[in-house]
Amino acid sequence: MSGAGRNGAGGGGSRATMQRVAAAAGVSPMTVSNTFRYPERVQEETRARVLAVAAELGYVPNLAAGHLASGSSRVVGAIIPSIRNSSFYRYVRGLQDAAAEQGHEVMISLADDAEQELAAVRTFMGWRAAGIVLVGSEHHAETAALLRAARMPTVETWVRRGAIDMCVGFSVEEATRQMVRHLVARGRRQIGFIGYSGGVARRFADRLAAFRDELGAAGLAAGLDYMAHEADGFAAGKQALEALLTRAPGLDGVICATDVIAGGVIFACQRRGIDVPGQLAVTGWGDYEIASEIVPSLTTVRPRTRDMGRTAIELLLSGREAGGPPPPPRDVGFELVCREST
Amino acid sequence: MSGAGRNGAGGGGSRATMQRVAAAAGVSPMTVSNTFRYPERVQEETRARVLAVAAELGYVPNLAAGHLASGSSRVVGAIIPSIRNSSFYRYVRGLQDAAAEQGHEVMISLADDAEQELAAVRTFMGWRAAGIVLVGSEHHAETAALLRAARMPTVETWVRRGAIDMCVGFSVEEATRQMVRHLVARGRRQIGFIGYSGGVARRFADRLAAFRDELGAAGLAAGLDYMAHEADGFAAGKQALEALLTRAPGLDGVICATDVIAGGVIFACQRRGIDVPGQLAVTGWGDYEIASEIVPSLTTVRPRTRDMGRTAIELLLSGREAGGPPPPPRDVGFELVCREST
DNA sequence: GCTGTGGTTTGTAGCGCTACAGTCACGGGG
DNA sequence: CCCCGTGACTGTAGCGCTACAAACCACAGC
Repeated sequence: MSGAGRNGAGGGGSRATMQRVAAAAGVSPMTVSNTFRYPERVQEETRARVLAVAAELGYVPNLAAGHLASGSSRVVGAIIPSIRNSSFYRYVRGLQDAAAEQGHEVMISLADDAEQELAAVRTFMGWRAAGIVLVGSEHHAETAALLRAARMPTVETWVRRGAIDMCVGFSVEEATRQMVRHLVARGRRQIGFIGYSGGVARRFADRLAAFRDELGAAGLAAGLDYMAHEADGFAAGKQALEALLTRAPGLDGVICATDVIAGGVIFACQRRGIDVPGQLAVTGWGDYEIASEIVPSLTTVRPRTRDMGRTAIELLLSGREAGGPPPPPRDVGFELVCREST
Repeated sequence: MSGAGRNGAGGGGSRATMQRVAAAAGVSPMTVSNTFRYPERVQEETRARVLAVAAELGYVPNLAAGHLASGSSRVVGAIIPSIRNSSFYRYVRGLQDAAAEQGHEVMISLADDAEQELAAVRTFMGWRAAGIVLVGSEHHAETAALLRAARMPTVETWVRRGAIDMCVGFSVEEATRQMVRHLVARGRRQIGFIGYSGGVARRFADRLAAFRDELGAAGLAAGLDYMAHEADGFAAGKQALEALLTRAPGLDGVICATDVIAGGVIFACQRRGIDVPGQLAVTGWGDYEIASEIVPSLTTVRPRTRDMGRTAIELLLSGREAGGPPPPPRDVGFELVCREST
């Protein structure tokens, strides 16, 4: 008598259970289960009957129960810092497509900072996700501890040195170096760098170091740099350009941390009457859609974002035996796309 | 003997269970459960001990089990068609913030078409989400049937007439009319409309009708319209502009379905040497960040995206008794933002 | 007629957690 | 001295599903 009516008024979930479907279809619960999970194990005719009854009753298998019973969920949790740009769009598509091919689902959670990321990790761990995909290698201290303690398969993306388990990315240093060489080859001598400050700052530290190093190798003075506030997008470009021009009126090239910043720089140049690339060469990062469309079109770095998503899933679901050493970092490469802005 | 080692090699989930934590802390499982769900029911001292043990064992409560036992999950499923633009970013933030305030989580799934949307709905229903938030009112036939059969609380957003349960949006007709009146007041006489074709086409039907109607009211000839392929963003603007100019060389105003299309139109104008707004006035839709930054800055419609997200959660978690009539559609309004492009 | 074969179907015993109804210790009032 | 209220904690019975082994069944071959 106790259990009766426990989940009564609840959220209005469907009243249909596997039991009920089984009874209505005149089969055992296991046959219903098999119909949904391993259709080939059930005879055509039986399956059709079960599906018909299920449809009529509006039955949708309870994944929580299934997961609890089977001990494995087919959900991959992806935590992304923002959905502001098309780079992440392609990345997520890569994740979803690859996961779908293996019969898994991707659930996304947005996290603006390490705190929110940790909360999302907790939730995904609570659901006993099959794996978790993070962006970057800067996390809350507890995040790594938690994931490791639970042996949760984890992939950090957009980086080549993971802090937790596995990772996939590309060489931002090499890309930055190529950018610098490209600008130098175009005759630029006073080159600036625009990144973001705030929580993501360290993601740009490697790029900044490579930038300085390569400038030195080219025999040029250490360039200028400006770190924009991370919440700003296009506006950051404007702000940064003003700051850099004040410090170096002869600035003739600027390397931006994202295409959006670069777009902001170009818009600011249009307002100030600065000719791009005549007076100032501008480069972006990410090859967002705007890069090819803006006037002048943007020289940028095109990471293989979609492949990164696919590779992350591949690593996650590769089923390495627990306790084994993590596979080595994967590098999906990038491409320098040269356009009108340089 | 059967159950033993069932979920053995599995995905590598944590071995820690509530039982084990309880044993290690010298309390009953219920005390552990209460420690996590209703801390105030457990004495300070006991709670601290339980939490310490849990942390040491890397225990994270199994939400699937909890959900199964309690019959209610604290997850809201949000399905969005794209994460390409910042409008959805603000919308999702609204969802997440409002949900967090009520102790719920938002899980996001990306769906490019009705098929994928249906799959995502199935998954969320499988997890017995507390509610589901969709974008628009165009769905797979089965989607509505499924949601209704299960009495799943559902909110359709960005529309004022829901097809399933509840909805929140703003008047796209009124916004479109105001756009037309604005252009007419600026002396424009040959005005075109650029929308998207494909699966989302019907989302623009209302706008197109309002556009035509308002042109008529102003005593102008029925305008031109062009439906771009939905996968294109900025590129669609270029393509559409070319098509419209071929059909009407005297075109002096164009209303675009999104800021991205409008951006594409402006870029195309820059390449063709068309002065905006001198020769051609351009309006966008959405007030994405680019709208205020592009040169010339863009006249656009600013929906209260964030409020829309918040309102959706409010509707979802308002706890109307099952079977009751759905609350009336909510209108969060919009704002016409006039800038340089007109 | 009987056994072997292989595909299909079924029973059983939990998965880890939570609701609910206790149990227990303590203490103040009658 | 007994009774009962109060607050902290515990025992039990499932939530709906799935793994596994066992049962079933039609039919071929001996």
